[in-house]
Amino acid sequence: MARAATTTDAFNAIAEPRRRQILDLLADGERSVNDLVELLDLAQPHVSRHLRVLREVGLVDVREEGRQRLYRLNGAPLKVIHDWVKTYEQTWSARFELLDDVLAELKGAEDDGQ
Amino acid sequence: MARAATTTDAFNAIAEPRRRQILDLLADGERSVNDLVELLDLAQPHVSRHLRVLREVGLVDVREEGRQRLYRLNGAPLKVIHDWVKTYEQTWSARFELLDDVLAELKGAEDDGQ
DNA sequence: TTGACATATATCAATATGAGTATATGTTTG
DNA sequence: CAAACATATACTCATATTGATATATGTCAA
Repeated sequence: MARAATTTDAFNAIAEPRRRQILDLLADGERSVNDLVELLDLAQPHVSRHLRVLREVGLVDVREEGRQRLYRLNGAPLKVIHDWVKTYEQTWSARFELLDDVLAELKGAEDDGQ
Repeated sequence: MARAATTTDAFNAIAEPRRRQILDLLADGERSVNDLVELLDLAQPHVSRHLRVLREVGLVDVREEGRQRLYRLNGAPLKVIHDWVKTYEQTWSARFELLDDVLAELKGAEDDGQ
């Protein structure tokens, strides 16, 4: 089997830095494809393709206006990622490091006592 | 160019569900490769390969003990992801939806006034 | 030392990617 | 209607992936 498609879920979709960049830009508000092309300095077909992936996982919505298509952010699918990563938050927090040290020290004292 | 290597960064590494599963298991504490093989019901070479990817992006550390290798979680590289996703937290919160409605209503009232 | 055990690496197949480029679809304007 | 514009799709290329399987490396035990 090959790697899972980028359109499988939000995890795969945002693994690509360009797509995160697009989401970051859309966070400031609706944008047309051409706007994004200029802001990203990327070929139009590439932008369209990235937008397609984002659309397929529900991270963006489109609205047609004349010959333009305006893309809008929809962060909802990111919640799953947020929830998963949040589980590990304590892992890198200074508070946790501190707790680790304290526990190690306590354990040391206990060992000494025996 | 092809898709970025899974070992490029944490974003790419955790796109694979098996690797997230491994991290979830390691969250409970150190595990040997064989432990993981049994818990994941996955072939040993596959587990070793996934662990290699996780090791390369710094998400796990190894410790040798006899013929076993004990893997330990290191959540630090997940902080980048957490920070990025956190930016979008308001996007899916009920509070934000509510604010959206209120703003739309205010705008409607304003338009009516003119 | 030989064999069992634990883990890592190599190879093959099937697949999807992302960039590049050309072109198709659809809309507006003159 | 034709031309310009905005966007999407199709195709090629080079590459890395995951699973399957075989095998290599390294450690312990009899």
